[in-house]
Amino acid sequence: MNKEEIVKILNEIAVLLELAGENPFKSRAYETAARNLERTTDDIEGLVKSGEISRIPGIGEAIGKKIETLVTTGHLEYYEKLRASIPPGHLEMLKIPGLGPKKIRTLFQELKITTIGELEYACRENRLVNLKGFGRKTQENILQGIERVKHYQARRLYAEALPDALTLSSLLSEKLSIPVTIAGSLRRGAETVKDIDLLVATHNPHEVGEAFSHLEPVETVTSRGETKVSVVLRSGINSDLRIVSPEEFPYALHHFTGSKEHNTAMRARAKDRGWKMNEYGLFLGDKNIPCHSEEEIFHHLGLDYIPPELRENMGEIEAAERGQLPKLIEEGDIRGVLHIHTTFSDGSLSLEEIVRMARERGYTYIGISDHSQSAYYAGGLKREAIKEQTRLIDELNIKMAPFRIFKGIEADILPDGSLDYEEDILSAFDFVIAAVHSHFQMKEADMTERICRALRHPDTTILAHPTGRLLLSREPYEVNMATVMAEAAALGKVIELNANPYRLDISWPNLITAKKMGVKIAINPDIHDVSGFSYMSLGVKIARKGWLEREDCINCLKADEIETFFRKMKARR
DNA sequence: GCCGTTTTCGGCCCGACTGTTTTCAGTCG
Repeated sequence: MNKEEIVKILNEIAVLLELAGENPFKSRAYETAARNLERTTDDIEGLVKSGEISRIPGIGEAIGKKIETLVTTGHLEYYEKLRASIPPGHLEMLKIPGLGPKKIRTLFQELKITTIGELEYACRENRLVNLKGFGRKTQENILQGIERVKHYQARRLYAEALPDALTLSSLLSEKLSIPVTIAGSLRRGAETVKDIDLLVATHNPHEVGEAFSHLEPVETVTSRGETKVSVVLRSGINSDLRIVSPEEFPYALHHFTGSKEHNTAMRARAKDRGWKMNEYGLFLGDKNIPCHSEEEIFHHLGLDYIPPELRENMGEIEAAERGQLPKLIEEGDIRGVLHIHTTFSDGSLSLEEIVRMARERGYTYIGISDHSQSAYYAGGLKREAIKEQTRLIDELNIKMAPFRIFKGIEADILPDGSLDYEEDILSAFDFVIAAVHSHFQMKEADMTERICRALRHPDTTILAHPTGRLLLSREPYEVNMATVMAEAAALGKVIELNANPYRLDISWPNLITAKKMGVKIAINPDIHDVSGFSYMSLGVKIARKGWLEREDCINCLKADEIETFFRKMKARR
C-alpha cells in the first residue's frame, strides 16, 4: 500500500475516533501522524523494513505498528472494525454546519439516526426539540444546514472565490473608507477554498458589522457578534468578517490567515517560551508584546518572516528559524510563457494575436504548443499543418525581433508511453511537451511506467499536467509521482505546473518534493483563449506555495537563456 | 496516541459564537 492511501486511512481513523466518542487527543494524534507521513520524502516501505518508521515525528509505537501492517498486508483490522462500527451516514452528517461528533452521537443514541435523510425526516417530525442539548433553534438550523449541503456545500476554486472576495472587500472599503484585508485560505493561495475570510481594523465594530451585513452580494447573515459576522453570499459562498482594533490587527491578520496547522505550531512555539499567542496579541503574563506587523511577530518568536503561501506547517517554521526560507518567485520574475494553443488546433487565438498579447504583458518570448495528431478531438496537427505553422513562426520571428517565438508541440503520450509523431518531426521542434490525454484508467504501475517512458524519450522537454486531475471534478489518474519526479530529476527533464485554475497540476505539495529532488518546473498557462494569460498569476501563487524560487522555473530564464537550455537538452539526445 | 532541558505521567492552542442553559457544552476556525 502506498503513502497516499495510508495517509488517507490515518485521517479517516481520526474522524472515526471522534465520531466514536474517543479521547479527542487520540484523534488528533492520528491527524498529526497522517500529516507528518504525508510530508516526509523518505521511502515508507524502506522505513518500515528497517524498523525506523517511528523516527517520523508524531508516529510512535502504536501508529507505527499499524503503518507496518498496512504496508506489508494492505489491510488493517483495527481500521476495518472501527469503520464497521460507525454508520457511513455519520461521516456525511459532519458536513452539516453546527453538527459535530457529539451531537451526531446523541442523535444516534436517542433517535437511532444514521443518515442525513433520516435526520431531515426527524427534524420535520419535530423530534429533535426535546433532546438534551438540542432545541427548536438547533432543529431549524440543522434543516437549513441540510438544505445548504444539498445546494452549495461544494468547495470553490480559488479563481472562482477570489473575484467575490475582491468585490466584497472593495464594496465594504468604499462604504466606510477603511482598508479591508483578505485573509484565510485565499491569502495562502489554496487551490480550493471553503469560504472568504475578511479582516477589518476599526474602533467602530458595530458600524462595520452593520455595513457588511447589508452589502449587495450578501444573501443571509448566519451569525452576528461584536468581532465576527458570518454571511452566505448570493453566489453560495460563505464569508466571515473579523473585526479587531488597529492595535490587534497584525496578530489578527496572522491568526486569520492560518492555516490551522501553522497556527497550532506557532502557538505551541510561543507557549514553549512562556508566552501565550492568540488573535489579540502575544502575551507574557498579562503584558502584550507590542508588534506593528506580522514581521515583528515572527521576529519576536525567533523566526524570519514567513510568506502566507508557506503557512501550512510543512517545515516553514523550522526553515524560518534556521534562516533558510526560500526567496519565493514573484510575477515579475517571469520572462516568457510556454504551452500555448492557437487556431491551428483547439485555441481561439491566432498566432499574431497571441504574440501581440504576450508583448503587451511584457513577456519577451512565447512557446507555441498545439495538440498532436492523435488528439483528433482537439484538431491535432498533421505533418502539413506543422510545416505551415513552422513557416509562419519563422516569418513572425523576423518581423517581431527581438521578441522570440519558440516552436513546440503538445505531444500525446500514447498508452504504451511512446509519443505521437515520428522522431524526424519531434526533433525539429525547439521543445516538446508530453501529455497524457486518454486511457486514464490504467493500473498505477502501468501508468507510472507509461509516463516514465515518455520522459525517457530523447525529444521530451516538459511533462504536462502530470496527474491529470481536474479540481472538484476529476480525480487524478493513478500514478506514483515520487517515481515520476525521480525519473525527471535523473534525466534533467522539466515538469509543468499547469496554471489552469481547474488543474494546478503538479500540485503544490508535490512541488515541494520536486524542488528537493532538483526538478525544474515550467509554469504554463495552457492558453486556449484570452483568459489564458490571466492564469499566470495564479500559477505563480501556487509556485510560491510549492516553495519555488526564480531559479527553479525555466520560464524565468531570459529568451537567449531558455534557447540555450532547449539546445542543451537537444544535444543530449 | 504521542511526547519529554518542567521525561514515563499528565499534558496536549485558543477564543468566539450559538443555543441551551442558569454556568456551560458543542462547534467552528
